[in-house]
Amino acid sequence: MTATAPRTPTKAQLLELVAALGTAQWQDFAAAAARHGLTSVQAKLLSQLKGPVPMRGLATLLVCDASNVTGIVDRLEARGLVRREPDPADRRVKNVVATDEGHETIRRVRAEMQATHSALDTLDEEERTTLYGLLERLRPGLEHRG
Amino acid sequence: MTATAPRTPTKAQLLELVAALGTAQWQDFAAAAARHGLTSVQAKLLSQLKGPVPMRGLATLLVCDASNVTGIVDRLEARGLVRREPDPADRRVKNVVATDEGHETIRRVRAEMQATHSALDTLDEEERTTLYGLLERLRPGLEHRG
DNA sequence: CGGGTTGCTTGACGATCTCAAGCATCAATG
DNA sequence: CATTGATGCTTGAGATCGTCAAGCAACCCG
Repeated sequence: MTATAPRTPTKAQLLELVAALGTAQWQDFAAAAARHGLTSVQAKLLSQLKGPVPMRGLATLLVCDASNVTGIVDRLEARGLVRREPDPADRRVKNVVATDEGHETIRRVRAEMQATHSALDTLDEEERTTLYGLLERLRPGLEHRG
Repeated sequence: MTATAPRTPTKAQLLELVAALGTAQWQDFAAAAARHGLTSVQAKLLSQLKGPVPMRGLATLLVCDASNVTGIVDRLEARGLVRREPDPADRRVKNVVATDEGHETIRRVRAEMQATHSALDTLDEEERTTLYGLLERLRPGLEHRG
């Protein structure tokens, strides 16, 4: 009775575990962001900026109203972490781009998610591959959904 | 070249995937809660109430300030989903308990997380067991952390 | 050019969150 | 018992987040 035989978990148990890990990881992210004076939402927006993204696109990515994005970008811009650039093809559109400092900041936030990193470090290569494969299969079903 | 050979994902890829699923699942939860007129935070608090929990305990569980819990419980109590009860052993303490309606509401919210449910349905028993085992191993490292 | 749509911002309002301050109660001490 | 310090909860101020309604500019189409 030392090694617990791997019973099949109920869907409820699995759901609870996924939820618990999701929030734990979010807390880790929020804490890392806070160390750099960012709220979790600001950091999340920043993490979407691999290239220029129009305001509307950010609203879609963050699953929120466009008017909400205005304020978040305002605060990030006031700190010099992002910039609003006019879109050459459509004068209505403003593309948001991360400044060098913005990129560097979000890079550090990701690097400082210690809890998540050390958790992932407990898995060996094969386990990581297995986990990745399973999570990838879960993704399509969880993709935004209208 | 049809079946993609399972490469070992980088830690960054794995981290990104975990983050993406975490937020997707959170969106699913929030949407289900909204259908019952609850914010995600209210629903999350409600989901912690298997038994009586003091205000202070809720603040710890939600990783937030105690003063924040006051307002959230106020709103839930105004709707009759929770109740504040005096603690027999310590008159400072107020224990929060879910009413029958509260329990029923959160049960429905969980049941209505369609995206999450259908995602989990794509896994067979063995895969679920494997996933559960791996996620459980990730849990200790992600458990609250100071 | 006129009319409908789209992208962004503004303003109003509620919910969340933190911090500082305050009150009541508990626990330990003399 | 009275004092002192810690603990549990609430209140109030102030910032952020989030929605909705309204408005303006620019696009698209006929």
